[in-house]
Amino acid sequence: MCYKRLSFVLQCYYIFRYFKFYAKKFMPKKLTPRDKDYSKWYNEIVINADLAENSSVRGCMVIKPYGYSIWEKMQHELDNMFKKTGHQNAYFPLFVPKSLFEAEEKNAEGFAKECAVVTHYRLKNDENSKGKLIVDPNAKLDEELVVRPTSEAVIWNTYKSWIQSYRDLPLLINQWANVVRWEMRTRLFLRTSEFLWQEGHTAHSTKEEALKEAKLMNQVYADFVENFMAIPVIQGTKSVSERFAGAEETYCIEALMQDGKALQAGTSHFLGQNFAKAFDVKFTTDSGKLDYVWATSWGVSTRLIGALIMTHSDDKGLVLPPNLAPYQVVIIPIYKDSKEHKYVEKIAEDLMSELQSQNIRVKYDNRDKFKPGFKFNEYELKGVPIRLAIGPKDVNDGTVEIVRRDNFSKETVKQNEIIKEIRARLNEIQNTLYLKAKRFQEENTTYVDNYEDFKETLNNKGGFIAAHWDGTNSSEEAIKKETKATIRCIPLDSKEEKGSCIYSGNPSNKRVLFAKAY
RNA sequence: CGGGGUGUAGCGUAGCCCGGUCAUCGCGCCUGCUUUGGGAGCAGGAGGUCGCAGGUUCGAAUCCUGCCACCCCGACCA
Repeated sequence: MCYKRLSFVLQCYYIFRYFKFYAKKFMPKKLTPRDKDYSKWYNEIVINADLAENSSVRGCMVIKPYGYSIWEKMQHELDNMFKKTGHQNAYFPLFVPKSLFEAEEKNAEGFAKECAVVTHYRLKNDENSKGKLIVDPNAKLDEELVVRPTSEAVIWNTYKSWIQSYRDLPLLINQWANVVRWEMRTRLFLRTSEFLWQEGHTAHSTKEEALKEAKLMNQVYADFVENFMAIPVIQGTKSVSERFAGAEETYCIEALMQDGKALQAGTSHFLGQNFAKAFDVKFTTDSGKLDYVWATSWGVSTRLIGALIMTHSDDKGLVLPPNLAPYQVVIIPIYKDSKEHKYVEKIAEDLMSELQSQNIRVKYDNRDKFKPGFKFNEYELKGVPIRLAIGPKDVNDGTVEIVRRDNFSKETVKQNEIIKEIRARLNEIQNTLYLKAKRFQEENTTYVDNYEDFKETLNNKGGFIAAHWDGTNSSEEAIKKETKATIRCIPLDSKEEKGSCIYSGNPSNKRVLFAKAY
């Protein structure tokens, strides 16, 4: 009797466990971008596509080789664009003495809450705990060193000695570097304690020239992000409260992610004479007078990789635009035995060298350990734009199977036409990705004329909301507090039109873009 | 800095309430054979100071105390 009951209970238990396991393994993951689990969806793609992982160091990430090669490609293309517009690269120190850091008041105040600070320069053995180290209290620095959250201070302190005459201007310099901002909450690529970026710092003899530079670099960013990353952006200026600390005008590019939230993708600041005054950088003009120089600074970071993931990826993983993909094409051989392997390999290797000679980035995956089906899934996860498969059938027919990552279209093409086909497909994918994202952005930009519609759109649809705003900080703050939406930018191409502020009802002559943002 | 969680093998986890054949299961890894046009199958194998430090107890992954780390939600932010 007792045994029978026990056996029944055990059976139930095992059936329960079995179902639990089964459900876990085969349940489709319902992680679509617009779901609430967006952060999970995003993290899974970042980690499984071999881009990056959380490091054991608080709030920092490890960028894996595949992820880093995307960054290298971005660096390369951006660097070319900077050089074409007359800039040079240089490098400045990681540490900023506190006295320098606090020189430009607004800038210092803006970053003060998120600075890592070096206070000591030595460790020593802990007498109370063997094998452990403690900070040596005798090695306290007289002046603390701030780990740069941005380099204006240390760079302007240097520019002081580089600039004397109008002949030294303009000074157009860029730096590729890491910076540290001690954010409370972090997220892979989007907001890590340490991140990689480039920061441009320029000095000019006139206000007009500096303004032109700030606008130009914002345009450079927009061109790069749209043409290489296939991410459509809105160019605009920031409201006063969203401006960079210490800037007189901040230009920016704003992108819209698949979950309807906005992401600031890059910024370019007109700094006026604030830093020149703070660091006493004067020059003699061509008429012999002394004047402070006019400044700009601009930067984009590894956050752009986050934008890339959130703009194009689908439930099968990453989708990379061909212009940035580390591998544009992957070749997967299919064979049953060593004889077939030999035939297939010959064709695959010939094809690979032909593609390489055409400057197409290609990988031939000849790992014998994995089956083709496994590889198909793996490269979809990694977002390789084009997959070629060559098997015994293709050897007989003189064909190759070509599959696109963006829409999974599958075609069989003649081997002698493959280069032409690949070139055409790569272009198509690049364009399709951009157009698809552009359409999404347009469909998710809503024109709204009253506060009720504003709140309703924000909650049910998300995306950009173009609405009138009276230009005051108080309306902006109130809207932010009540709805969590912020003014992403005042678009450069916003048309003049009469309207009234959705919050205060006061007159306005332009629509601005609101959104919830990352 | 407020609120809520979690810490068990490389990864994901069960067990904790109620201390004792209890260190579970899957993925991954290693070896062999069979497989290879959409995430292979079978057989065998390796791998763990149960976050750290104390305490209670004959006995602690399990109970108590302290610490550390990480995650999520707010505030902050490129």
